[in-house]
Amino acid sequence: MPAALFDHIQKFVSLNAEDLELLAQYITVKTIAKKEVILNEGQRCDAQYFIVKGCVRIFTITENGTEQITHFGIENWWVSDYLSLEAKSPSHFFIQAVEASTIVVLNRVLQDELFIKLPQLERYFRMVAQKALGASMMRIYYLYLQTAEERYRHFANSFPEFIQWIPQYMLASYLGFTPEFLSKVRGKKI
Amino acid sequence: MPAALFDHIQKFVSLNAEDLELLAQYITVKTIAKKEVILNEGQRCDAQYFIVKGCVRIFTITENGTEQITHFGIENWWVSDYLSLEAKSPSHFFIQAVEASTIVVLNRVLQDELFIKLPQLERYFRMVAQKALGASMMRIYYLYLQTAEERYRHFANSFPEFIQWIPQYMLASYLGFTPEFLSKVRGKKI
DNA sequence: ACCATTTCTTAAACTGGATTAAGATTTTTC
DNA sequence: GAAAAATCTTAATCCAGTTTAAGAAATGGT
Repeated sequence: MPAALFDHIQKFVSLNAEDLELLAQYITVKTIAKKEVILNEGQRCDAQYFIVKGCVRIFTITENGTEQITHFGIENWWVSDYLSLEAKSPSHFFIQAVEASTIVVLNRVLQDELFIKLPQLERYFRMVAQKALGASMMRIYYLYLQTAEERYRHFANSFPEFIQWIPQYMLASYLGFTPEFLSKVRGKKI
Repeated sequence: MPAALFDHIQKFVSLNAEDLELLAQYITVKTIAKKEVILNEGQRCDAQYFIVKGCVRIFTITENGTEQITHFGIENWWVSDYLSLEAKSPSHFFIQAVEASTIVVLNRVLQDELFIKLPQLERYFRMVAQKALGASMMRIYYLYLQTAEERYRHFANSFPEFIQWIPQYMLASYLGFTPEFLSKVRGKKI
């Protein structure tokens, strides 16, 4: 089991060596290539993914054929299409590696079996989900309160390294404006 | 314990009579008046609220003094400021009754004690949180993909009764545009 | 029932950010 | 290391939704 996941779990619940060995049997560690797709739009999402190393983007294709990024999955975060996962409905999203990445896959059915053997993990995943919900509420808060330019400056302050290497057009998409507008804002003095 | 909460829990986990009696000791049922505030901006949110009857809104005051509604809490939903709850940080939000309502209050500290006695409830709240996360992802999806007019029509189709009685200016705020624009859209033929 | 407050509508002028188009630069591939 | 592909920039024009302003209608308290 990757150290990053081990550390993340220990921050919320404590598992002994035996528990960890059991958990290791239920997860799959995968390395995925840049641009490799791990969930396709229209397909049922049947797993949660923990980003050990790298980065994924969650996006959809709009009516006019452009990509709209709605979420990024960064290191030490779980990502999934939680609607598709719970309702067993076809996903609205693609999940794709932005760069070569290492992820942990936890299948929904296996997760349910695992919870019977390690009920402490219900607590871990409850806390992970509630933390993500808090982040999502703040995401919506900022989408409502900030202008496009403010969103860029706020994001750039919050994730200065991230905006260094991410393609600008992906950043623009995620922030909800065009690459041309991002260029304009970056070109401004001050 | 209100029947609505009992029914909601049973949809996810099963509790026996004894469990329910125990649970009842940890919750508080409150009736709140129209416009009564249950969480103030700047204050720590230390509970989750289940809406038995009625409706609450989650909002903030913008720089220019207007209210921006970011969420509604409707019947059979849990609401909270999940960031403030987990991080014990001051909330960015007000939570206020839109109409006279009945709610169940579950305090964070009591909830933790309760989980020791009824670990099945970790599962219940995990599922509640994951379902809310799925809804939040779709919320963001639609915020990105729809125009203001599309958001109104989509919301009106999804909650036809709700838009009947909710003040239009609250609906406009929640949908992210001005009451004047809503008036214009509603005035249109077709 | 009546007055005060809250909510809703209409319409003209305005603006933040999109669209369009074209060229410049950087990265990848072979 | 050259060609192809992907990414970024600049600038003119355009438009969805805001702002401003003022009046109309509905609701609520006593």
